[in-house]
Amino acid sequence: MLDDRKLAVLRAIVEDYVSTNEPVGSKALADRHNLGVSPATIRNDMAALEEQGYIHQPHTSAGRVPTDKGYRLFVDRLSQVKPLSAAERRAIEAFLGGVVDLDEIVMRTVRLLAQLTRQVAVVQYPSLTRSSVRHVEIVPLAERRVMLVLITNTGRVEQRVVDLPEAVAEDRIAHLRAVLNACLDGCGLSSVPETVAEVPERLPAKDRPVAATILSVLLETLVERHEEKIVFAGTANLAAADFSVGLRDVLEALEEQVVLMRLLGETGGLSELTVRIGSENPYTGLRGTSIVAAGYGSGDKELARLGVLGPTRMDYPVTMGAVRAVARYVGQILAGS
Amino acid sequence: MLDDRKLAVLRAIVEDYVSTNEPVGSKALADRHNLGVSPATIRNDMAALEEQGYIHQPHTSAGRVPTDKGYRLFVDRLSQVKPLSAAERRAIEAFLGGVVDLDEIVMRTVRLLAQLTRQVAVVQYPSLTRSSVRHVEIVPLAERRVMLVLITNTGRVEQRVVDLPEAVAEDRIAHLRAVLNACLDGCGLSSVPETVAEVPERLPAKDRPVAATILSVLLETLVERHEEKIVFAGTANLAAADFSVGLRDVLEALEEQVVLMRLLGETGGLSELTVRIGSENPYTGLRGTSIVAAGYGSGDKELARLGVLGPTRMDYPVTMGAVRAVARYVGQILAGS
DNA sequence: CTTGGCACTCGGGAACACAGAGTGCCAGAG
DNA sequence: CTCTGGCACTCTGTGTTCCCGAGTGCCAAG
Repeated sequence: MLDDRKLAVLRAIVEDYVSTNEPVGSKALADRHNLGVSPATIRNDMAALEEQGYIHQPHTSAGRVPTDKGYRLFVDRLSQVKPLSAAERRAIEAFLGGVVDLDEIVMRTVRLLAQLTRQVAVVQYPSLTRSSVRHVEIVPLAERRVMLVLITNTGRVEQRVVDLPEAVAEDRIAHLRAVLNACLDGCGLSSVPETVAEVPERLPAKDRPVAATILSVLLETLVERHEEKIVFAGTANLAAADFSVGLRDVLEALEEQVVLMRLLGETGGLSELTVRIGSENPYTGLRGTSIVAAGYGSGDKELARLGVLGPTRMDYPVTMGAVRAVARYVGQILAGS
Repeated sequence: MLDDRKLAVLRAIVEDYVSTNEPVGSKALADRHNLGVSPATIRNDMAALEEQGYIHQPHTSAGRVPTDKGYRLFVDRLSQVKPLSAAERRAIEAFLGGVVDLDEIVMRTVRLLAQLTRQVAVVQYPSLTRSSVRHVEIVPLAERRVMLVLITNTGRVEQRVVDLPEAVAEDRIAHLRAVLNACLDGCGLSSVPETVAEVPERLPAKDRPVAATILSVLLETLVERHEEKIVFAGTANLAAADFSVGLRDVLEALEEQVVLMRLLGETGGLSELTVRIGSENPYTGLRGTSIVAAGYGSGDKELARLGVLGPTRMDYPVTMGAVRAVARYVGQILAGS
């Protein structure tokens, strides 16, 4: 049905269209790629490709443009992820080297990715639920008020102010803190609820109400923050890529955390690339845009995802290379810190 | 030079132009505002206004458009800040009520402001340097590694991992923590450097190297974070307001923290409105945009600033009202929490 | 199956005309 | 001295027409 030459033609169309942003005609193809056949032949192939929905012509007597289905085939079978250049690699290291706190890592990563791909970059904060407890701290603020601080192995810090049902002396707090840390240290966040259940048993009876209050806030923190935080950067690149229409819609979508979450997609394997092309996309306002995303994490656990969003007409091999490289690098950094 | 009627004409021009986005002519003015004079008279006044640079005509035989200077006069002398409607007030309370952590307050505030004004909102995190220490925590992570956590009275939390020069037992850490808190509690962040100097004296000699390491990191944190964090939202509104040109430039500017900082401007009085119109603006890419900003804070100290950015052609009275109201409300929330 | 030839289609730019909005100026009336 | 109506003039934006060229589909021959 689709012999090798037709595939070659499709590949050529995608490449040319991506680089010129103009519908590509049979003549131009024959000139720029040496396919060894005449324009007429190419026209026949194009007719076949259009027949099957891989390409499409905006109007009679214009060149052809790849459809979403065409890009899909291109990504799946006609292209290879392009590794980064040495210079780009160095840029990544320079950009992410020597960062200390999580906020900064995420911030820099998102900018780096935007700059590297010249598109809009999206990075999800390392998930709370998939990481583990490094430390729990209880800080007395007033007689009946403490601040609960939760530190995860990814360096994320969550804090909450807790009003206590009664005044509690510092040493009782200290004991509570010790017990809590003994139980929770290294515990995966998803298993905190069960683990925490055994805490009261280890406490004197009089401390249990206070503990209960604190624990409920702790659990609440975990649940609430399940909706993860996401940041993006590089919206200026949107304006540059003369976006056909709907720039407005795209900007709106970007400000909806929920939409962004869904965009980054379900977790695949670690560092495995997910590509969503145009209409494959769950969100209506984002037809005309593609998303390339990957999970990142330390060790073998996927902590969160990151990716870029750009016009369907994007350079997939390069973009995919950049996303994958950044995802891996961030993973290393998180593991190392 | 500018009699009352001319001012009235200018006001009318600004109002009409803001609401229609089309150059306004003498006829339309005479119709829509009852100025009690004929179009011909208005034309004479307009000629005078143009002579003095308050308005300008895009081409012969088009209506007039206010210049930056015209808007400036309008803001300074011809308009009053418009208070929010009851519904808007309720919206603010609903939106900001019952928030717990600082991140969330800022996040919601920026969205609220964007929604209220239909423009791009910009909010600076409460400044570290202008707030004070509520608590310092030192959390042992490993034998020679601790996490330093700084909690401010605005609820902001900063953390840093510190590698120690030697292994230190928990009780020594505890003592250090106690001393540190005793010295710093309630201390304004700007005076931390001096205050911290006396800490070593209160420690046994053998703890001093460790303390020095920790303190230097603490000070570093304060300095580094002097460059404040800023967030924005509502970029979709930019696309809606059919921005003459340079949407790209605007988006770029928004992603430059430094530029944003300068935009929000130097601190005026608390809740005092700063308005920068078009070319009054320090940044080249932002000609054609105006900024309305205000400081916010708890009590009488200004902690940070917030504001909105939109086309020069904006509804100043309404925008100013919204910014001021939000600034006040956020101030209250910070004070109350 | 490939190729060259050919007639056909259609979008986009250039040239042009035109209506409408708005102006400036002037002379006359309060 | 100020206001007003009248009038001629100047533009822009829009709609129309026209034409060029790129690109196609189809066909008949190699």
